[in-house]
Amino acid sequence: MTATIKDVAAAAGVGIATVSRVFSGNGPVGAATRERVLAAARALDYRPDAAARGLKTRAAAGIGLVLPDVADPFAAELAAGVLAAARDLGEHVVLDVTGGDPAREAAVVERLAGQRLGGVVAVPAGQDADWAAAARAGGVVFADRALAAFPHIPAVRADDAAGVRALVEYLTGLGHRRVAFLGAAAPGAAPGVRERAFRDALGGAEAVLVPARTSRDSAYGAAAGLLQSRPDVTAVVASGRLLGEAAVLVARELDLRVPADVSIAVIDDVPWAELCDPPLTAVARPARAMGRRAAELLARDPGRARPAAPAPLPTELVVRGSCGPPRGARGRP
Amino acid sequence: MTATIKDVAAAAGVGIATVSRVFSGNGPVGAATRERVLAAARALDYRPDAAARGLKTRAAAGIGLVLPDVADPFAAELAAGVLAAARDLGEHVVLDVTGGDPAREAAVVERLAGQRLGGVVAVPAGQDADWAAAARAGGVVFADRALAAFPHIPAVRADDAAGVRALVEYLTGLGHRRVAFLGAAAPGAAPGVRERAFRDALGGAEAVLVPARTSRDSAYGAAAGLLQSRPDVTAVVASGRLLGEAAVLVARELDLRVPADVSIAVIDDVPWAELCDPPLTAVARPARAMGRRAAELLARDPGRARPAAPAPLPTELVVRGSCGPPRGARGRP
DNA sequence: ATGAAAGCGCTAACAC
DNA sequence: GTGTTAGCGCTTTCAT
Repeated sequence: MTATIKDVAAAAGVGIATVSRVFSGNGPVGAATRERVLAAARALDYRPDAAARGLKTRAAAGIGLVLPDVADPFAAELAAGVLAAARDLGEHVVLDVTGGDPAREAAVVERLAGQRLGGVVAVPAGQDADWAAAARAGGVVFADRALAAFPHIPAVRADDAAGVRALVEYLTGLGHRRVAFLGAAAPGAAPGVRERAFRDALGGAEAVLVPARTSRDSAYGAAAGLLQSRPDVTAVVASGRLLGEAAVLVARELDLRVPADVSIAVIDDVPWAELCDPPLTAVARPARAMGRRAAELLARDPGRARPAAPAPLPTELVVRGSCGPPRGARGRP
Repeated sequence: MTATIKDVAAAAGVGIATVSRVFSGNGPVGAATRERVLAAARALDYRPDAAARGLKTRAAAGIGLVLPDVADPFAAELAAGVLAAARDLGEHVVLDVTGGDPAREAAVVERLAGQRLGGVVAVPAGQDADWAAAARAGGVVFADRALAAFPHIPAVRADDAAGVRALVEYLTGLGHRRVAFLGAAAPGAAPGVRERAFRDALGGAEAVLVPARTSRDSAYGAAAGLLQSRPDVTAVVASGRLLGEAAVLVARELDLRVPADVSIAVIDDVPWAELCDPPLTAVARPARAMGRRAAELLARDPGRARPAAPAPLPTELVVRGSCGPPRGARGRP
């Protein structure tokens, strides 16, 4: 059995409260007594029980972290940011994954709700979970995406629109006149921020919108369809790492030279971008900073919603080698 | 304020114990009463407090997960495995990172010890942490590495030796007679399993051992040194993803053609292996399975050490395009 | 089938 | 300074 405060008190020959004072650092304790208590505690390998403490103080502690998938590089980076902030804050973090499934997400949120957490940062998958209740209880902040159904929950986001804009300007500056957006919304559905920013930034050039879902197969199919059927597009911007992977893979299979035959850029920088041949140009989103920021938002105003739309974090256009002047164009250098 | 069991009892007009029975599923409860309680609970948005429950039942709950770095692909996969197992077990997981720093690791372990955890799975960084105490308290299982100082703590590992052996056989079968191991121990230090397996498997061929630490700079320097000063080696096996990255980068910079000029293979499959050009041959270690296994080990025998050396999990040689017959050799196809 | 009461390990008044 | 006491929200005998 692990030692309790009572054991320590007995061993040190003091009252139970004194031991408590020593460890919680609250009341005053004589130096000699403190030493005796500490010694006894060490001998018994005593450690205050966080749960009991929390029960008494009614203080919530810890940060919940809800991610679609830890193994995804973006999510992992974001987690690293949350972890870093948590460490500074002296909080622990409880991690849970949803697989992007709203039903699982609801279960996860339910589970987290019983955990006396100080708050949760989540990359939400769907509206199914009772985010409102969760927010009421301990404070929630979204990261990466927001949910229209929960406008009062603050969301830390990257400035994707600016990122796309910078990328498109770069591409058109290179001379591209027909560029594709890989990962558009389905024909009927509402276009996302990236897609809108893309169209808006394109100006005179032609936008080729290629719908794709975020699954390996869909990505691959979309990329293949695009690259095969539209030899006229000279550049493609892939919306997300999966689409990016699909694009370079398909280009290679089709024996398209990058960037000579087609320029490729991806939204979301990936660890292997440098290793690609040629290295992939990307708009990097500050995943780690986003995680850190989200956790800090929680701490700053525990339990209550914040301004729902903190300023988006800046993205950065990382120019590497995968984009060049269009085929046959004499790009101005 | 969040509702307590008392509130629910009052609202439902029943005793506090009845509510407890309904939620813990222990004692018998009349169907009608149960309904009333459930209704009251729903109305009050009541959720049993996990901490209080744990306090009473003295049942440890939850799995601690200690990783050097969540953003590392191997660690992230391992985490995914732990998470999956935890979900099946109905446990939550508390994640903490050490940055590979033994001092931080000690702090993390100390912190986790106060958390009434059912156990912790750790990819240990050093001996500083009081793993023995942690193991005594709740059960610890290591993953990926073991610590010689704690032979009683079980460790879930991959069969690296077999993986290396398979790789070396593949390479020598291709005709290589001089192959380098990138990531050997420092001259004085004891060689690791991989390095030993490498030497043993090489048979008649010459082993070129290149020491390197696991840092970006060291990896890069070692790779550059090797590829520049030893034009006679025709194949290099990189021990870990960092070294692998360094090898392909340096090869590219030196305008070495892979695999025509030099074959490259890496221990630890990486997500971008397919995207490399040519795709990287690798020995894949089952990170996710390791995580899952570690967590399950904890559950099977909570609180007490297991056979300290469960059978290592099998690795798999994933042959892609980065290895071929050596320069000038007429490899038998 | 249900309620009353006794704690789990801890902190926070309140005495001394 | 230090000890005593009353709970925090829950589970669990033990009665009823």
